Parts: sequence; structure tokens; C-alpha cells
Amino acid sequence: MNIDHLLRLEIEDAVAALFGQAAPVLQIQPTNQEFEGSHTLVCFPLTKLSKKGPEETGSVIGEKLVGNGKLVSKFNVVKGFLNLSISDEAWVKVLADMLATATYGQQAPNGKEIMVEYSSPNTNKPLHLGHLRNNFLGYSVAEIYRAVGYTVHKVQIINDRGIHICKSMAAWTLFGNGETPEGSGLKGDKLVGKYYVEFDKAYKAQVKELEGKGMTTEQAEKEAPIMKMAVDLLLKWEARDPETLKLWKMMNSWVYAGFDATYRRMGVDFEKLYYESDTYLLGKEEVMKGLAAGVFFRKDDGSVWVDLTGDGLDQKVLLRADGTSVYMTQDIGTAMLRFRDFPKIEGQVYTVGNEQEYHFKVLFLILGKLGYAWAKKCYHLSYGMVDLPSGKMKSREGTVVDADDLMEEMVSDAAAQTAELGKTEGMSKEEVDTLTEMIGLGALKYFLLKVDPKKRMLFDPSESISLQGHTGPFIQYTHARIRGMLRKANLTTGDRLPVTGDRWELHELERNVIVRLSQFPSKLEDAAREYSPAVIANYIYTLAQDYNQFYQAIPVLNEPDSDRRAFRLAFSGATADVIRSGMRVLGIGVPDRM
RNA sequence: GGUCCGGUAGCUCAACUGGAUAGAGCAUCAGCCUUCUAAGCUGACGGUUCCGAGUUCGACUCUCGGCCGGAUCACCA
Repeated sequence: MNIDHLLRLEIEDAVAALFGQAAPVLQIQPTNQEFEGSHTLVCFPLTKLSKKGPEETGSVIGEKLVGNGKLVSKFNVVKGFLNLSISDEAWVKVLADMLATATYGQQAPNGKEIMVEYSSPNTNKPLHLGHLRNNFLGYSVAEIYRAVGYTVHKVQIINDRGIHICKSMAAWTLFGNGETPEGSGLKGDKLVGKYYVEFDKAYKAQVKELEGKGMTTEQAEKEAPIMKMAVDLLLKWEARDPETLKLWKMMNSWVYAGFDATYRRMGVDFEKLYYESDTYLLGKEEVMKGLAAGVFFRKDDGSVWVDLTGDGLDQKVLLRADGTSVYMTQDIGTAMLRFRDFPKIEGQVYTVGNEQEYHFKVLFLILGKLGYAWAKKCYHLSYGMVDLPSGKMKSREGTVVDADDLMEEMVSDAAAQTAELGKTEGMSKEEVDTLTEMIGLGALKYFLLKVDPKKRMLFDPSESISLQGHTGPFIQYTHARIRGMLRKANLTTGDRLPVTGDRWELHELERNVIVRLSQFPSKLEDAAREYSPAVIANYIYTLAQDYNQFYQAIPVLNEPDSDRRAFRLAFSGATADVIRSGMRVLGIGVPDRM
């Protein structure tokens, strides 16, 4: 039973009957808290039809709706806004339907497939705060699409080749003394990252020295021995030199082991990994085809270009004069490969920072010019940077917030606060660990997801993320309290209570929560359409707020009337379920006690 | 300089895509544990929605012009 839909139909009928014309698209919105009712019809646009003022138009429609005696029980008109109260009987029916649906909010499969790319790090440095936002966003958008009925494929492209990894390789060869993660106990990605930093240090020193000997900066940067070594490694890599490949594979394997550990703790997963070393040549073929088809053109020096001046952009190079590919070429190749691997996907979502907006604009245009219809369904999920109070994160200034460190800090903070509140009585060490992990990561994920993705956001590591107020743990806590109640009532986790009794008169605080619960499916749709987990994060928060108001004011277990008690238990259980489902698409777990 | 994005309470963020008196949290202050978990609830304080025009019944939202911040405009990825 979908109240929004039924109400819309009923109002359309009423308008047609009253004014003799089909209604235009009706503006129906949730009623502001300060007025009575749950749905509000904006009457201004209807005055042309009714030939009456907005107030009177509202009254006439309201009377008609109440007269129908089905859905609407009461109405009031304030300044051209028709506020409608849905009958409690209808609301109880809504709740009953909700409880009868095993996976309320989860849509039936719609037969469509979509791919979501996220994470996609370079292999020369450990993951940091910016990657956390990327991973949590991408994972959540994928889960949201799954919830609205799509088959979703989560993938990433691992940027495993290029000068950056060669720099780490050079430094490790020179200064590593054979250090391995096993030998030194340093996590693989951290180890490789360490030598990337070593490279930078040595490089700078060498440049300075050469400058001292009279070279220009430009010359010195080219002539620094360690840089020449890195470039040499890159050339050898491209020439498939066995020694170089061996070193490259070894160091990359360390990085992957390190990343895996980080991903596991983050709670994200991937169906398939793409490696740039496998795909970087593929785009060429496609570019050559495009060239033959006249989509691209060749310049005198032999380089291949696309002309986007007709789209208000520039000309972009796709193949260098020496025939090697650029970034764009690789991305074309990767896209082709993915559609070959998953022919049914209708599009791709690329979770990549907003500094690459131009790149993706160009990529999608090119794919369209190549004649692929799915280019229109490709979306760049562009998100803003995470700033520190000191400004941007700068690896050179050592202000990068490491992903592993941050997760660890959040969890130990959560552990400290949990212990301080005396919540751990009667729990085993293992249970406490599981709980604090859930709380710490929940706080972090919620913090990063509640903000509109496209906005840049501020993260202050010194004042660690709060566990009170508009936070993940607040929502987790609301869930845990409900589960605690159900436990006391001897109900197990999976129980879905039927709504019993014939008491159709709801308390206002109960009705508020049911109204909120009924919005869950449409919120999921909004979130999918906008590619925004923030929609769900903010929705679940207001749901928890509404429920807590009810919980505070109205007894459940202590309610003497058994029908009412059963009703409130059922309705509390429904709330817990929606909280859990909503948090699940955010990638956040909820505990049964905390 | 061109293009794109952002600017909302002291701070961090919302505002159902043009609707009602712009809402939450944090912080500050004042209350609520002898009833289901106080990581909670109630109240107070806090606003020229960057500025200026325009569009209309109605603008944080749309248009134009400024101001501030960021990104981008590589044969880098």
C-alpha cells in the first residue's frame, strides 16, 4: 500500500470532478512539522483551473477528499496550502504491509545491470582519508542501486604501472637492503610508500647538488641519477625486462596484501579488479577504429586527436606521435573491456574526485562519438576533497591522514568511550571488540557519508569524531535500544510481528514514525537518482530522532493494554528493521546492544 | 583569462529540486534517570541564506552582474 500514490490519484480525481479539467502535475509535499497533517497540496498552481483564490480552492478540494471517506480524515488550509491528515486506519494498514514484507525497502529485481567503479588507487602509496571517502561513497552507491533493483558490479582499476611505481622500485633497490614486509613487519603498502618518500628525498638532494654545480633546475631535474634510474626502469618494464618485471611484481604484491587488509577493515569489496597494466594498450585499437571511421584525425607528426570544439571543448590528444597511449586512451580501453566482460550493463558509475571532471566529460563525449549508446548512461560520481583545518592534505608536508591509522584511532576512541559508559558489563572480550569496531567505523563512515558528495568537506582529526548527536553511533544506539526491548519481550531478531487489535487511534508520536517509515522506499529512489548516500544518511537520522521522541514519551513494555503493547512492539521492530536496512546500504553495521 | 563547483547560525551540515515563520547536530546555558539502555529526551540562545539587480502569487533554490574559496583548462595519471 502506497499512500503517496493513492492520495495523488484521489486528488487528481477530485480536481477533475470539481473543476471539470484534468489536473496538472500536482505538488504534494510533506507537511511541515508545525501544522497538522502529513501531506500538503500546494494550491497556487490550481487557481487557474478553479477560478477561485488559493484558500478556497484548498477548502473545496479538502471537503471533497474528506467526503470520499477513504484516505483523508481531516484537512486544514493555511495560506493556500492544503494540509491533509491520512486516517489512522490507513496508516496502520501501511505498517502492517511493511511488516508483512520480508525485505521492506528492497525493490524486486528490475533486470537492469550497472557497474560501479570506486577506490582505484595508485600502487605507490598507502590509502588515506580521501580514499576513505571514495571507497565509502562508491560502495554505498553500489548498495543503493542494488536496493532499488539493479544487479550491480563493483570494480576498480588499479593503477599499477607507470613512473610512480618505478620511483619506489628505484629507491628500494638503492636503499632497501632487501627489506620485505615479512622481514620488517611493516605493512606492504606502507613499505612501498616508505620508499616512494625515500625516492623523493634523495631526488631533491640530488637536484640541489646538481644545481650547486651550476645546472639549471630543469637540467638538474632531468639529470638527477635516481630519476634517470626510475625512467630507465620504466623503459625496461615496457620492454618486458624479466628482472624489472620480477621486482615490479614483488613490490606490487606487497601493496596488494596491504590494501587487502585495509579494504577488509573498511568493509568494502569488489567483484572484479582491472589492472592498468592489462588494459593500457587496449584503447589503441579502439582509437585506430575511430580514426578509420573519421571520428578522430591525425596530425602531421603522426599523433591522433579528437576535435571537441563543437562541444565547447578543445582538441585532445589520444595517441602520441610515437604511438604510445595517454590516460584517456587507457580509459577508453578499460571501458570497452568492461562492456565486453559484462555485456548487460547499461552504464558505469565512476567514483573519482572532482579534479577529474573535465577528463570524464571528454571521455563520455568520445565514447558517444564512437557510437556507443551506453555512453549516455555513464556517470562521473564526482566528490569534493576532504580538507583538513590546515587546508589540503599534502604528502610533502606530512599532513596526510592515513586510512589505517584513522580507522584504528576511531575504534580505540569508541572502545574508550564504551568502557567509560560502563556498557561492556557481561560481554566477552570478543563481543566488546566486535562492538567497538562497529561503533568506530560506523562513526567514521557516517561522518564521511552524511555530506552531499559533491561538496568538499572538512575533517578535523584533533577533535576526534563525536559519537553523540548527528552521528552513526546515535543511530546505532537507537537500534540497540529497540533490540533490547524486543529481547526483553522474548522476541528473537528475525521476528516480524503482525499488527493486532482494532485500535485505530494513533498517538501523534507513533504516527510521525510511521509516516517516516513509509518514506523509506522513495528515499532509496532519490538516493539512487542523485547518486547520494547522504540522502539515506540524513533520512535515517530523522527516523531515529522521531523514534527517540516516541521512546522517550510513551511506554512500550510497560504498557498495560496488551493490544497496544503488541502494536508498539511491532512498530518498534519495523523501525529497527528500516534503520538496519538503511545503515546497511551505507555500509554501516548496527549492534543489538551497546 | 575561459569553463565547472561551492558560499546557509560561532563551528559542521540539512532544506523534498520554485513553496508556509530557512532546520538539525556540536558548542554555551537551563531542565529530565525509583518506568523499556541518559551514546537519550525537553527548552533557551543563535540568521541581511556573500553582495546587488531581475523573473512571480512566492527565491537559499531560477537569470544577469559583482565578491570570496576551490578545481580544471598537459603528448601527467
